[in-house]
Amino acid sequence: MIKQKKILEAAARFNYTLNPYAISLRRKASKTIAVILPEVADSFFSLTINGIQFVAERKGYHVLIYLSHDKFLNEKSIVGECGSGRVEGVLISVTSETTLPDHIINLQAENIPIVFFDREFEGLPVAKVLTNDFESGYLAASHIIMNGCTNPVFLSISSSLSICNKRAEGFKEALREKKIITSNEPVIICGGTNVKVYSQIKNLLTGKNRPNGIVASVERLAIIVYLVSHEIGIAIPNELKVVEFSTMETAPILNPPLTTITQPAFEIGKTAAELLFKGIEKKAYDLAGEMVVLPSVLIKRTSSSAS
Amino acid sequence: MIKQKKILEAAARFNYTLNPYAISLRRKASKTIAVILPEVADSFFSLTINGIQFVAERKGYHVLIYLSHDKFLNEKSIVGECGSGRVEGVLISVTSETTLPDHIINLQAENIPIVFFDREFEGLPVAKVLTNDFESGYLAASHIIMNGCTNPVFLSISSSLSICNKRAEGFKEALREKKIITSNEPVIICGGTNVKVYSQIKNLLTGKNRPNGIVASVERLAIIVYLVSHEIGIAIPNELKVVEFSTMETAPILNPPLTTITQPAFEIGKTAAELLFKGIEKKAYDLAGEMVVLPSVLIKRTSSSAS
DNA sequence: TTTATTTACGAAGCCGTTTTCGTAAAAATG
DNA sequence: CATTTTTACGAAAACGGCTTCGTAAATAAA
Repeated sequence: MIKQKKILEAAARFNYTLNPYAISLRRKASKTIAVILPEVADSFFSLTINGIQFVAERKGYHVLIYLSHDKFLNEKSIVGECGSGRVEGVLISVTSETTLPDHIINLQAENIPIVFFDREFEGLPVAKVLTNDFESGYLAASHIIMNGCTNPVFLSISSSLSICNKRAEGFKEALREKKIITSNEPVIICGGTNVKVYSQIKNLLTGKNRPNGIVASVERLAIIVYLVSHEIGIAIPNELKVVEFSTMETAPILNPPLTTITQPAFEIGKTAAELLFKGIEKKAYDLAGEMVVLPSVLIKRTSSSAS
Repeated sequence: MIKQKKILEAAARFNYTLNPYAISLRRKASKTIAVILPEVADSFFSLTINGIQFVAERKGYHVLIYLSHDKFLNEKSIVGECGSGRVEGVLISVTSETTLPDHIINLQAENIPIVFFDREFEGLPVAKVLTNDFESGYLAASHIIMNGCTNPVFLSISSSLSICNKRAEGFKEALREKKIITSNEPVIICGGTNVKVYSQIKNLLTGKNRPNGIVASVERLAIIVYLVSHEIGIAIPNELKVVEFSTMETAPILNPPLTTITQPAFEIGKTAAELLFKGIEKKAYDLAGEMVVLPSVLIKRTSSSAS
């Protein structure tokens, strides 16, 4: 330990750094995790990345970010890339198209820890960090019903996405409980591009069975609902009450201020990462059974107030 | 090529994949780039990430994302991590505290390609992809002055950040040209946390030399300006005209709709990444002189309209 | 058929570090 | 002073692939 010290000093002087890949190869540890998510230009996901980075930095880990663009095939090939020791753990929010779990199972077979955050694939022995989707859907519906909404609708983006389904279930439960009969199918799937969704929502709001309340399940939908309402001159909240699952910072300064079910996005990311590191650090620790539910909060603003 | 084929088939059957770090070590190529930026929970930066990912995917490269949280020391240590072959190229948007370029120079000395996007460090022989900051600042100021603003102010976040300074210079140039004398220092630095900036802006808007026009240089500031205005009851645009450098999707549905200087965020990321790959692929190609300027556009909305 | 050319592939070295091993030197013990 | 224990460190193997290199086999040309 005498010569070594000198060498290290000299190394520092020349600001020489070890080759990370030689280390990864020898140690079989890459000090890297992967985050796979549908998109990043979304306030919810960007906040979860913040939470993940917060933990990863502290642990001295590097973070690879992959975007699935909400396409299953992308997700599948990305998950494939995460094997063979490239990363020590994977945080994933699945696409709205993901109905087969094989890629996840294969990755787990390689013994690499996985944690779902927000969007899970149900029925798999994988750790997950979620929010209270059912209750939130229930709460959103109850809230607008209590404020006078008689004909609400729930906007989903996929019939296979766990969060949307749970939120929709909660929504429907509230309708049953309040004995509300809607003139439309109460849950509408708004798939496809923004342009498509735009015309779909425009049709909905100009049709004869026009709803007078909307609960939108993801951020993207809310913006479109507002744009359409502004365009065709629907008065929110008088003609249409709107509640939105969203973490947008601009919610309070929208016209009108938007009532949101705000998910604890940063905490979801942070908690998911912490869970992942438990799995990475203790070989014995079994992530499979872990599930953390972080509650969302209803923030009442003008868009849903009583007429 | 007979036996090899069979082996590859067998490998595929067991879905065996090569160890990426062994390959990186031997080939001295990691197929990985790094993106360093102040924050990700910001629509501009998240869109640039989209643009970068778009190119990286196509090239089969992996993307490491690092957040500097707008702190110089973080940036410095992150840049340090990028040496020694960990990544083949670095895309960076510097912090508002970055006044020393040594870390960048050291990285360049290791011969790894670097491209600045949006926030550059001026005076370095490093490739850069920017927007037309000076012209945009000029345009924003001219626009509100023409609409009747007599006492505008420019909100910056740092006296050392190139984009803010150029935007501010353009702003001041317009003031000179229109012979506008402001009652305050025309450029105000809004540093620190959101809470601090909030009270600073509140003081500004309740003080006796209250401006009747604001050009905000980054997204974060605009939201705060709106929040303060709503709180203290300042009427936009009648009492205060607002123009904002922003890519927020919600700009048209704010109260009132927000006039923006919208940067081509996705294209900036995409172009920066393409430039980086030119540097990565052709050893001969010299990035040093490269500079691409992608123009922003002024999108006029209610927040700046004539009183 | 013989010679030249191409193709296939096993063997060995190499990438840059960690880890193990063995020995030499130093320190501690009897 | 001799012996045991500790410490230091050089040498070599290993991590898991890629990359020569050389030779054997197959093919083409003469």
